[in-house]
Amino acid sequence: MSVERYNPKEAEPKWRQVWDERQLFRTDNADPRPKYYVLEMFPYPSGRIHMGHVRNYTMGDVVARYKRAKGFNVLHPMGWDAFGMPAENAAMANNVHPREWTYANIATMRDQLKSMGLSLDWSREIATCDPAYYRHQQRMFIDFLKAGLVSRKTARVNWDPVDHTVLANEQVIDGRGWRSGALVEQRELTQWFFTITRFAQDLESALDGLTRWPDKVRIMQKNWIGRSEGLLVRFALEGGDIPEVQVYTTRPDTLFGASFVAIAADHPIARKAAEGNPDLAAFIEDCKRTGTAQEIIDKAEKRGFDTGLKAVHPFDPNWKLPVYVANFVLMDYGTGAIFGCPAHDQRDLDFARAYGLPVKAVVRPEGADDDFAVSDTAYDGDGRLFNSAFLDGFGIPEAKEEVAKRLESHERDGFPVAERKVNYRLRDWGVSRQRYWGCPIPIIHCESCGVVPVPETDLPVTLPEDVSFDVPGNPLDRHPSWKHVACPNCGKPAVRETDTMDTFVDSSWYYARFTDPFLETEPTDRAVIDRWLPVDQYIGGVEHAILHLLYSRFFMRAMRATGHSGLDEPFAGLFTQGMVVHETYRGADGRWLQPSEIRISTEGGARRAIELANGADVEIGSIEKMSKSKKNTVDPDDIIGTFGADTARFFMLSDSPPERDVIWTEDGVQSSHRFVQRVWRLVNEVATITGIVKDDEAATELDAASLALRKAAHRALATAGDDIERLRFNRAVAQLYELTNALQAAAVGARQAAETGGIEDISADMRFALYEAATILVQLAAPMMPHLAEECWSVLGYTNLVAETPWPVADDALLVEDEITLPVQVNGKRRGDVTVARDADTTTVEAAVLALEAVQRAVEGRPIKKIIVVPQRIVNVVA
RNA sequence: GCGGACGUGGCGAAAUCGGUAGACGCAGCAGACUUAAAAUCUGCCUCCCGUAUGGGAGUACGGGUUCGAGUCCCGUCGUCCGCACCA
Repeated sequence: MSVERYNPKEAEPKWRQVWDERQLFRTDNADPRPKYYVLEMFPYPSGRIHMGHVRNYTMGDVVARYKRAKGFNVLHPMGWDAFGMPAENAAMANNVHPREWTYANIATMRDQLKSMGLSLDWSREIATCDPAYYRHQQRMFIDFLKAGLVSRKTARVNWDPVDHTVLANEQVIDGRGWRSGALVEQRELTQWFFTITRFAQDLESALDGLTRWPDKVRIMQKNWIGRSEGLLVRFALEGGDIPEVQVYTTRPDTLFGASFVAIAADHPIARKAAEGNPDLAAFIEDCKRTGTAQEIIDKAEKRGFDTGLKAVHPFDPNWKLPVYVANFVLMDYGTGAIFGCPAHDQRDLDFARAYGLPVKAVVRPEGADDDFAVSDTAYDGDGRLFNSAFLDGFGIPEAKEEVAKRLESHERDGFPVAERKVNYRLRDWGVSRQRYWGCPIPIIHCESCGVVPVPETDLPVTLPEDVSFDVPGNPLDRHPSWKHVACPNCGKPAVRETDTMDTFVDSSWYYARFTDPFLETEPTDRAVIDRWLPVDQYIGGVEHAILHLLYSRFFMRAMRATGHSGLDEPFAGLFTQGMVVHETYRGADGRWLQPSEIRISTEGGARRAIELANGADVEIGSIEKMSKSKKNTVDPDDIIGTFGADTARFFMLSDSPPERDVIWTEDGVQSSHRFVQRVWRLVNEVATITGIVKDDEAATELDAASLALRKAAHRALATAGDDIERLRFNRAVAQLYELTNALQAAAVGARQAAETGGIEDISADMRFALYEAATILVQLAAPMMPHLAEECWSVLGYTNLVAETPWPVADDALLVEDEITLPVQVNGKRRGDVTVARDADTTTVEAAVLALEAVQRAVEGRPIKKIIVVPQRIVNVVA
């Protein structure tokens, strides 16, 4: 008997249509069952999906299908992060409107995603570039503004003078714009900011409660927020008309090691001091020109310029410190001024050595003597204070406390000399972008009324269609009519804000909108959002560990503050999946070659590649992230077209743990496809042998072989369920293989036994066990290979869909063995094993162990010191 | 520089309460079926000695704790990731 090969090209569209017709994945907000919200990071519509998407969405879909089978009301939506630069770049390059380009890409990618058989509720699809979406974003912007969560201030930005646009730090490469190649300038621009710093403390503290987030991500966020506890100290100034400078320090204990004060180049005192000092002014200009590019900062020498001002030491009016303008002091952290303690800070030490300033150690490690000094490495370790007057002998924390206490209670001009201050590295989130393809900032600038929010009834502020991209700059700004409006307040002519929002804003609340995307009047329905959120399982790339996730956490809090949500945290569970990587190939002339352009053979154990076009040798290079530039990409369409979606999905789950990179290989895909075909053959074989077996045909006393198969099936069921629950898909896959191996062996055995008398000779026991095991196999496979599972399900005679069938329950009685085999060690080396009853007592086990010939041999007649019996685990004989 | 993760067969990996190292898969080898090939099925597959029963070594390296260590502790080396003049 033989069965035709499984044909995914026929079967897959068929089942997708059935799911569609029955609206199986449509989610009802009124469904009373416990909710489960699983979400994968939505894609940017770049044109086509890539293997990274396939991996990401497959993982989410396994969870969604599994939870659905477990009886949850599952929300599993999809949308498009549809605003952004690439659409404008395409517009410039191909003279196509960003909207057309974007929606064409969405259409293509939607079809591609649908061909994967994802169990998504497509009725909730949203695109962030749709006014139906961004009108709510504009509404919230205004609400945030009224709640004091939005501010407008000047900030220094990277300005590309050719493209007329602001660049993010990562878009500045070697001091030049990534697109134009022009030298980037630092410009002061008035920008809109979300005051994320308002929540800095809460964003940090709440990380501890995100127990289902990877530690790695929590640590990264914590470092990004960068909380530090320190002291603001006022130093009186002499030698000019500026009375004092305030510095921020986290090491007030080292105050007696101070040897200078340094201020940032754009510090107001520096500007003031430069007024009568052209050399200083020139130095300051020079500092500002130094790029923000990482490399430049890394290599920059510590440089400074003595202002001539003297700072008075807070504990000694006779001790005067020189005040420098220094290139390594940042204006936007702390107060933009520091006191330098060279002995205990490497930067200060480098600076002191360059300018011949004193280096006085005031903290020494435990046990060091009075000569303790620092040469070219600052000492920032633990220790005790010395050379420090009243602090001598103090530990660092006590010294900090003592300094704070003294300076706090000491007043000058009616104010305390110092004040405790918690500082954060986190900055407010600048959201202004001088671009067209983004959400318009709903603000009108009026000469009389100032900044006026667009009235709610006038929302959305939509983008004009008639724009051109043939000249650099923001099309909104140069549009002939769009920005000119009457002031909503006084009716006089006014202009719209022409900046649009950072696209990170769009993606900071899409997960919230998914809970009720049909609601037109409000961004969210409180009754609905508060029930669906937080997202139970969020899955995406680790590259969003900081910005996207932090912005989303901010947004939830801001939405709560403005009544749009009742929660603080958007994502209860987070999983960051690894990348899809692939070998690289290069021809003799160094050209990158696509996997499809070469053939690999194995000769004498060594792999060798040749170029198909000319038979020339090809160098097999390192394994790297799939990228167009290295041509090591594989198109999901090709794979799905050749092998079907189930094969692609299954391969994405196999082998590598999901958080790690997975190497795409042709052999691996073949292997997955073989498994698809094997399951198909096996299920058909079993169906032929057993026919439909009803549950109540279960025998109470099974023969040994049938019982063993049942046990294997239920063990696989219990383990694989647990694996999926914990997102350990590679282990769940292994369970599937094991069950398939066991079922196949049993089926082959049964058929051989029956060969003499015919299929009807197979015992009822075995028929039952085979049918049950096949049923479980199909159900376990269903979340991973949903189309194949439906096809197999109907072969087994079920008339419903496996996608709407509850997850099977493992029979606990089948998970325990009556007899267990314990490994036996002698002095820690394994010498054999012993099989005993599961509940055998220690004495029985010991006797059985000592009777073993292998144990006797290994003991070699030595006296037995003790026997360690670890129940259910191991026995160790110590001799 | 700071912070974090990780080093297991030819390869991807299992073994996460300290208890049989290498489940499962890939590649490879041998065999069955076939005129032949593909597909499929069966067996072998960490290394060394041995025909074999068996023995020895083995989880980056060096120490330690323990009856017992891939797992815990100390040190070294290596790889990867994040942050980076944040006072």
